[in-house]
Amino acid sequence: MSRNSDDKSKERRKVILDAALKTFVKRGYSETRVSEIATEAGVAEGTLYNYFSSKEELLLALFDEKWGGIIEEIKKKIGRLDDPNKKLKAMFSMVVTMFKRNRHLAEIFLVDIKQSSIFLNNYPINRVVEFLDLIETILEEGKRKGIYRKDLDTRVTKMIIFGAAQGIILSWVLSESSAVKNKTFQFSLFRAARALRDIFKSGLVGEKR
Amino acid sequence: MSRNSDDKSKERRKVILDAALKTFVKRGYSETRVSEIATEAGVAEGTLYNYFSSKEELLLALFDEKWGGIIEEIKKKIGRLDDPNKKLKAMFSMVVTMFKRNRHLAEIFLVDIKQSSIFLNNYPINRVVEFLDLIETILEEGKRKGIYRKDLDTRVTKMIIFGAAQGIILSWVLSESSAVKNKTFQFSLFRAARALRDIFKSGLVGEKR
Amino acid sequence: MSRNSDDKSKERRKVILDAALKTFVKRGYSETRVSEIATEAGVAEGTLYNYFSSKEELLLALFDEKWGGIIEEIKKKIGRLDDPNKKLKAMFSMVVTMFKRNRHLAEIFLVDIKQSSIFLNNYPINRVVEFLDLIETILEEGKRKGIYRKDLDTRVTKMIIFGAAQGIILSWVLSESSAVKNKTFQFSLFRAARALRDIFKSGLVGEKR
Amino acid sequence: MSRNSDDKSKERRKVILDAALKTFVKRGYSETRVSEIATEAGVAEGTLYNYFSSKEELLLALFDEKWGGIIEEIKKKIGRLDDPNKKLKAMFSMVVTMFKRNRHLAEIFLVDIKQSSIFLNNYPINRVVEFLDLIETILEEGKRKGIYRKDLDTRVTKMIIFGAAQGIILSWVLSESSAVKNKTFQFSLFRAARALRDIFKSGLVGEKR
DNA sequence: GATGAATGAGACTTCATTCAT
DNA sequence: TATGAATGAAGTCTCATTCAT
Repeated sequence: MSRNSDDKSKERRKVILDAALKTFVKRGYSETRVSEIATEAGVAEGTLYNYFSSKEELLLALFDEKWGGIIEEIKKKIGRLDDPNKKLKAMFSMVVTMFKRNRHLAEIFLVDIKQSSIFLNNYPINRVVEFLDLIETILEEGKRKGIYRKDLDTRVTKMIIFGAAQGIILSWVLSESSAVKNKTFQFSLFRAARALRDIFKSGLVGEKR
Repeated sequence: MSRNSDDKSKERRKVILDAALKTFVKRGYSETRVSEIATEAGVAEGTLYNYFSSKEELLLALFDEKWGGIIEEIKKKIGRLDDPNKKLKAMFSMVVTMFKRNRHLAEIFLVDIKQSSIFLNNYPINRVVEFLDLIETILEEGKRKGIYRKDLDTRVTKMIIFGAAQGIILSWVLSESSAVKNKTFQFSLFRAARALRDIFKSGLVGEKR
Repeated sequence: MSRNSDDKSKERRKVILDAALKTFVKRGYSETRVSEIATEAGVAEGTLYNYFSSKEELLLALFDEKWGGIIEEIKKKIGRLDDPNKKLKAMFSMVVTMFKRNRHLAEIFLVDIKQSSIFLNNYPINRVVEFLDLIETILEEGKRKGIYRKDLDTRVTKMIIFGAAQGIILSWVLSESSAVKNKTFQFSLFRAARALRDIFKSGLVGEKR
Repeated sequence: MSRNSDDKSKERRKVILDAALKTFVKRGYSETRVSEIATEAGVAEGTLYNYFSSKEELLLALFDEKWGGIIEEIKKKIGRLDDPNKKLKAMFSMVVTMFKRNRHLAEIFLVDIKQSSIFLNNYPINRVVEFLDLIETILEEGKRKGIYRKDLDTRVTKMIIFGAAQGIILSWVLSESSAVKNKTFQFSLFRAARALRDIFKSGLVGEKR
């Protein structure tokens, strides 16, 4: 009995969280109405408040639970690798795979950072920062091992890599919403990831040799 | 008289637009109160409505006038150049210079794109798209001229470049807001731009030769 | 079986009523949440509605049952007395004794009248009015018997007596809540009742003779 | 200009405050809807919030401004008197006069104390306490001057007097609301005050000598 | 009967916009 | 044209009541 009701409660919580994710991303946090989330989740407005004490708490829970999970998985995976290049590749590969599984997550990846100049300062726990730190750690390791240039500015580079990745995600997201106009252009997230890797490996120039 | 009042009117309009830019960036569009803009501009709330018909129109005007100007300047400048590499360099150089001159513009560069998944679809006139198109055009030209790899995916790459640039801007913006903690880390926008150029030229790897 | 379940049912009803009394008094009717009453009573929220059809009905039941009992007892007691002075004295004595036994009742005595200007008009059955009538009856009797002044305005005087009694109760209630500050001041309800009697007997003036 | 708009603003504030007084008293604080106050004041709901930051602040302002004024006036008046009896009389006389001028004030006199067991503890500034202290001071003075009995318990007596006065006010308030039923009974506040004085002077007993 | 999660009407409050001065 | 108080629609959240288990 307890088992069942607990399951149901967890299920509801998840349904609401997913609905919030979807709606926040669609309209942005401020423009999202609590009633929209409720409708999307198929519950009454009041029900939301049995699970989350406020609209804001819903947002914070999203970051914690969705992002947090990803970061943990990534950390676990790259802990088993040695080569920084492979680490970076694995990291992006995982992010891409996850995003393919959950479209909305991809979008909040943008929405999250978008608020960054405001958000980063206000919320102590910020998953994006964790993510950035992860990249920097790998870059530092690469420098130590002599794989990356000694003069590589890791602080700046982590932002470049992060931003570039974001650019890809955005590209992918937009490719669907503006699909009507660009019917011929089939965006492949994996192809895009490969492009990113190539650029960071050897730049834009032609002669690969 | 007409001359004077016209000048005054234009001046007012500009003051209000600047105040809006400043406040939208500080708080985000939704969190910005019209009263804040009015206070910042040093006029009464009602006065705003003599110049702009709504809060939203204020936002649209901002994009048109502020961003538009930059794009025009960039187009003019790179029209006089031949080498795609130099074009890209010039483009970033101009953006960086402009951002150094106007901090808020840098921030809206982030804030703008942040809303992208929503905005891009809703507003026909979007300056960010123009900017992206500009990058793509240069990349295509580079491919045609045999300077860039034949297999370069320009659609994806423009987003990578754009995102990477955004990463740098974000880095810069954050370096000031969190300056207290990182006193030792002096962020140089120009140094960062060089890092970006290097990476896009030859990647992360050590052997420059 | 019927016997047992009836007993249990009555017991539950009483438990809920007591919980309601306690909470209404502590927070006031409007500020009391049905969930608080349920918790205090140790039952589920829904259970309340098996015994009372609404929160309001709970309040009305309280007045009827708690107050009603007191009034009945008082009537019985003073029915056996002759002297109006002794009747008044007995009445106060009983009220005081009851209040000492049930603190919450004392408080609702205040809370009740507080709502009076609203309640008195809205609810036909009002126990306070009964109480006031009882006092007036005694005063009238005193006048008839020549014990009280012929010009005594019984309508006004009943309110004075009632109000004065209320003042004492309030004093007592407050003496405990502000006990920290006035450690030295030990409020005795019985001493206070005597003070009231003295004043109504001969006023404030010094010469008792 | 400033003069006029200031006047208008003050006027509005007063209108709202009066409407709040009227409605709080009629329904009680918790049961009063902000919309009712607005309607009563003849303004839009939002307008209230240009003058008071919340419903609660409206209540606190009422106590401060309405009660505060009365207490000050009373203090000034009785400061010019010597005889404690005359002081008490003057005090009641003033209260009665004021109440006759402002019916709602009379009612809040009840509403105020009604909440006492709850309110007194929560709000540091409480005008009722000031009023009670004033009575106690006079009683103490009377004892010192040998006018009142040496064994008079001033702490208790102040509550008795206060309560009795309240009883009269309540009586008066009720006499109008239940006027339909008691057409013949014409309540005179002044006659009632005299009754109160008589009782406190010499009690209920018949032989005035 | 008992439970407590779900419900949704309605409360307080905010704030873009209007309009009398 | 400039002002800023007034407006009221719409938002978030509360909580008495219902109802499936």
